Amino acid sequence: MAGVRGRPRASASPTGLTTEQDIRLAAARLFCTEGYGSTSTYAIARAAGISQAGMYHHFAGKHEILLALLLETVRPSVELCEELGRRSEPAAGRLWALCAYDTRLLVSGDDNLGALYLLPELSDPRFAPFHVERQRLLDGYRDLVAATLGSAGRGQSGNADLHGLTSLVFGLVESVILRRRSEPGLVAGDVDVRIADAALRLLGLDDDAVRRARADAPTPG
Amino acid sequence: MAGVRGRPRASASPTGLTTEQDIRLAAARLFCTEGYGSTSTYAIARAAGISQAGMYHHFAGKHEILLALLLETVRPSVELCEELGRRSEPAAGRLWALCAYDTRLLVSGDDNLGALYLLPELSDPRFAPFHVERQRLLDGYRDLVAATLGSAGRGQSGNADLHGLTSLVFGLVESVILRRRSEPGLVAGDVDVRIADAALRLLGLDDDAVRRARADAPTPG
DNA sequence: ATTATCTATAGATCTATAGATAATGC
DNA sequence: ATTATCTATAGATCTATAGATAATGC
Repeated sequence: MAGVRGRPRASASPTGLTTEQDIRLAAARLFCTEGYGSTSTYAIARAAGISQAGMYHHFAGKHEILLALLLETVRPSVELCEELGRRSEPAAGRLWALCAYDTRLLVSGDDNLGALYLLPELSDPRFAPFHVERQRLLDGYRDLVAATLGSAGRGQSGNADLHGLTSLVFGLVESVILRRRSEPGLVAGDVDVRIADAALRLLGLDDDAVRRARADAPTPG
Repeated sequence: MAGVRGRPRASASPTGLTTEQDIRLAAARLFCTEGYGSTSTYAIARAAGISQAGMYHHFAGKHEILLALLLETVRPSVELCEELGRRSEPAAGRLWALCAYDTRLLVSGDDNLGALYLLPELSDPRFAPFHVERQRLLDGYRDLVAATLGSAGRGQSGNADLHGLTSLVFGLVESVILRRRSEPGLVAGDVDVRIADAALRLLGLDDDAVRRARADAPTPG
């Protein structure tokens, strides 16, 4: 292997990944299952297969690991959302696609990374950059909800309604984070389709309109 | 005041509550906003207005405080749920009432106590008694969802569907916990009605059926 | 005597730094 | 020389116990 710099680990990485990746993975699992404040830097290091102090070569502290995980988890959702905002398919179809793909992101992967969004410790101002990204995501949902309501000639009751309905849809998608904790079977399958269908139904679309939205949904990427 | 036993506090309770209540309230607020593992017994005691060691007269440790808070938060929901299960109004009306009242419980009160359900630290086996209660709640939802689907002549696709739909409804109700974090305005108003309406719509009921359910909803208590 | 609080503190744990070490790069 | 790791540890923090104290109850 060309160019493995620095003193080798006492025991080589069993995953074959870089040390930084091993730290991220170990921290992600521990933060999701045991909590942020309940996970020590020692526990992370041990799970990553390095010494406790070794962590500080890669991250200035626990908070930097969590911030990195949060940003890398939310960014694919934000990018997807902004791409769908720029497309020209019917709004209901794009909203359907956003809900379905975002749900899929949340239920896939070995760890329930969405659970990181629920940590009370995120109120710490050091995690502000994450909240900025998340707000962009919510704004994208709102734009698509507005466009969907507008084109369907519904929801003329104004802005309060728009915010309330967007929040309902966003909450529905994120509810899979909670469900994934108690339903191991959720990882596979059709939850994404169900959630996307349900989201449009919440906006008042009937069975026919939902079917059309599903057919109109663009495949992003 | 008759019968105030024991050495008085260094500074009297500003709330006028018992010391145990002061501890519960302080811990609830801190657990919800800062997290469980990130909250020290010292921080709880200081917020409650007593010395750190004073806490141990009332609780054997932090975990006992959290368990007490969890049980006292989930119990009203379970009781409500079981009462509605025994009633004789149409199932859709009872399910509507359950969603509405449960949502109201989650959005009321000074602290977002539902956020306690989201703490990753609940995976600790010491909190098993809480999970038992919560399972009873979920079972109650499932019974009402089954009855609602049955009487509407829908959802004959079997048990997998029943579990999936119940989970969707339950997740929708609990999504207000997430929303309450970012929407301070959620405390007031009509969220409970919106959520209950949305829950029935998720099950495939049309506008008319939802209206009827709302009219049939019993007032428990 | 009983109760509920207090102060003091031992011991555990946790964080983050200092300095040594073992590899590659030049 | 540079890099990434290691070991050792100082100092901070946290938990939970021991023992003193200040009230009421009998």
